[in-house]
Amino acid sequence: MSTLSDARVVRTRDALREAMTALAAERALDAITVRAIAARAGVGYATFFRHYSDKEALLADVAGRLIQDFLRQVRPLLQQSDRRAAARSMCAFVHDRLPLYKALLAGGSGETVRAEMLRATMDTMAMARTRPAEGPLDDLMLFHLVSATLNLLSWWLRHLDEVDIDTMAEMIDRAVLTPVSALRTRPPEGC
Amino acid sequence: MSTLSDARVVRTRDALREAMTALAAERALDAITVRAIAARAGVGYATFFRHYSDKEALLADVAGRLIQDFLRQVRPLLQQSDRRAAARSMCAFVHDRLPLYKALLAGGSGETVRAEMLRATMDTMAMARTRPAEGPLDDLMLFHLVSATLNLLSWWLRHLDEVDIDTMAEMIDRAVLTPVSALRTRPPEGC
Amino acid sequence: MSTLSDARVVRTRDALREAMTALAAERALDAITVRAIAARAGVGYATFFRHYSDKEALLADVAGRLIQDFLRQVRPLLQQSDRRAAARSMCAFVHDRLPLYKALLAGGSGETVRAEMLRATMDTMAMARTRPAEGPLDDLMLFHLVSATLNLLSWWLRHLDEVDIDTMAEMIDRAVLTPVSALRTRPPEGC
Amino acid sequence: MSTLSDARVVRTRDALREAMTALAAERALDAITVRAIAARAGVGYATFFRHYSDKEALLADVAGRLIQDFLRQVRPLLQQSDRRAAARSMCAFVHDRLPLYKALLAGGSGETVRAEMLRATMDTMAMARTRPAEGPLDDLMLFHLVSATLNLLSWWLRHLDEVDIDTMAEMIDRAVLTPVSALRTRPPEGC
DNA sequence: CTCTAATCGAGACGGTACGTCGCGTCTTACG
DNA sequence: CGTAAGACGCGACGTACCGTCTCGATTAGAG
Repeated sequence: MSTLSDARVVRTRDALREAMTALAAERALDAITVRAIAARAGVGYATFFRHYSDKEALLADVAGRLIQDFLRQVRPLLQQSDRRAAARSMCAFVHDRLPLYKALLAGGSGETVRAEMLRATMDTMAMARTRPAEGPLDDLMLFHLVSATLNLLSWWLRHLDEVDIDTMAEMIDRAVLTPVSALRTRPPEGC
Repeated sequence: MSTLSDARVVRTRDALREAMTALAAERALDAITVRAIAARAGVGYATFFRHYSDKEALLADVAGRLIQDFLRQVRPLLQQSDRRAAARSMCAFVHDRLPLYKALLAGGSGETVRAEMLRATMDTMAMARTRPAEGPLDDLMLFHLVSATLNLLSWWLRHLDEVDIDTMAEMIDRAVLTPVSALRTRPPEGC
Repeated sequence: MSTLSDARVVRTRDALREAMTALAAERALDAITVRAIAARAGVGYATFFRHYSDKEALLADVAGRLIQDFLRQVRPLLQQSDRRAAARSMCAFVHDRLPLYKALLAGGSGETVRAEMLRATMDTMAMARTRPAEGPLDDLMLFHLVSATLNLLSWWLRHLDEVDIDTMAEMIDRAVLTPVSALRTRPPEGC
Repeated sequence: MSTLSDARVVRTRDALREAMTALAAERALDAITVRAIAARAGVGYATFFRHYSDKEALLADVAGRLIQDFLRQVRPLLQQSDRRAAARSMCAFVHDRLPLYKALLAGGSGETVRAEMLRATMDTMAMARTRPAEGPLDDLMLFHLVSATLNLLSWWLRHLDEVDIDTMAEMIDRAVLTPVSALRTRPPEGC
């Protein structure tokens, strides 16, 4: 832990995270070399490995911070009954952090980050359920809710100049949140 | 053209495609080596490159055939008004070709195939539109329609023993098709 | 073995051996990098490892060939009773292959080659003994005979312009061969 | 100068020298890492460099002390006419400091130390010559005298339990000292 | 017996070489 | 004489060690 308070360590890790964010916006994860990250961060090649075992680990760190931040914000919204307002808040939250989210969700490595975000968000929401899952359909709906929402957000991040926040929130609400809510109230009899 | 009718060429390409399908079910595309493909296909290493420029090209070929087949089936369904029946037909179609779809959509390389499938399907459906796109929201809804449907299908392929065809079709209908249809009828005023 | 007859393999290995010989003449083995060897041989870096596991292995190969050649020549000389002639023949043999011997015995990596040559020559001569070793002194004398001879030869290779073959042969005879012979005839009583 | 009397400095250097001696007994110099030396000495890594510029410098220091000590003892012996007694004294001297000499001359890094010892001893003896060198053969004989003696000593240090001091002294006398002396009295006419 | 400056440990850092692996090209030996 | 086998150049990987450096925390010895 002395290591975490060392100014050099902090500086290096920040530089690496920032470099990764920049590169992730440009290209897919496997087109990003550790050498490129180190160069971009202005850091020695071997130094990279003193902080992260992989570029995957670095991206996981970067994405993890994003996701934690996101979940802290989004989780309370889910409990509230006004879905439209929840969608609006979420969009606004993302909009306030545009550069970061654009880089990580809509950039070249978005696929990877989105997958991790899907996993983490599903975990969080599964644990936040008021009642335990009653069957596979609960899982399916949760999966659909989260993945569709994330997909819509990523799409939006790639088309920011075409759709404004309110429209986007309405779309998310009407295309995902409300239908899922309806399904939850009156699930199919099968299964 | 002599090349395409040459029995050896046909045999080799079939073997390569099958090997790729098998490997794609097991791991992500960048964890698949050309050597592994060639070995699995029982073909010389250099021979691979006489038929495909990369492993990406091979996967594109494999996925392309799947997608063409899929689109040929699914496209007519979209015009019909009975969405539930359309969803049912689509699920049945996939269910009839389980091994292939499980490998390519739900396997380790599913991400890659899904992305390509999303792109191709969106192209096809955009061209099949009765009226031209009237704004970014049409694109957004198309994107949501296709990506959410594919996501639900992939989820299903990973949970086949938990959810039957009819339930799945109902879910797709109620979670995606019908909401999108409603949105199309009464789009948001914004934008 | 198909690999050994492949023209490319032969060419590459020859180039590597020659590069190693050249570099061994210039500097000590641990100041020689595999990269330098590969560059000098006009060969890709990774290619080196397709033929030798180490630079040590390469030097061992190079030295091994030299030593085998040397022993084939020198071994018969040892049986003969005319020590002066034997020394003369040995010096002449080395003199006929000056560039190679100078590089490997008197060059920067001479230490390494000499050690290997000492080992191999002692093994050969131990097996060629007319009677088995009768005690540690036999080993000691053999060690002295071989190491002193090799040392004198290496010295000579570094001072070729100062001492001619005949003088050198006389020195080896009078400083090493004859004294050892005398010791063998009348060993110390101790031990 | 304050630096040399500082108790910590003295302690650290002693520890480093001892660590180097111990490691030199075990493996070759280039298999010894500075980190290993520091760890063995119970000293911080960077501290090493505050006292020696490299591991070579440390070994040079360690070996230098050994050599100075050795030469102080051996040099007077060379003047005396009783060669057997001189050899006996030298062996006894080494035998009295067995652990140190075994580590440095017969250990894994013996090669390096021997080379330095050869150089230093030759220098000393060249300067101690009663008459100046009269030709290359004087150099050659000096080289042979010193290197062969050192080689025999190293051999002995690896076979201490097989050969006693007196026998060893006799061997050195009869195999090296006396033949060289004879050569000096009646050199070859050549050259 | 304190104060102050040097020395210490710990270890991060930029480099560089290592040996491995996969790519895509190009040569070769064999059937 | 065409094709499979596989050698090759390339370049990224992750590891190890080098020698420099920046930290605080002792700690010795001068005042």
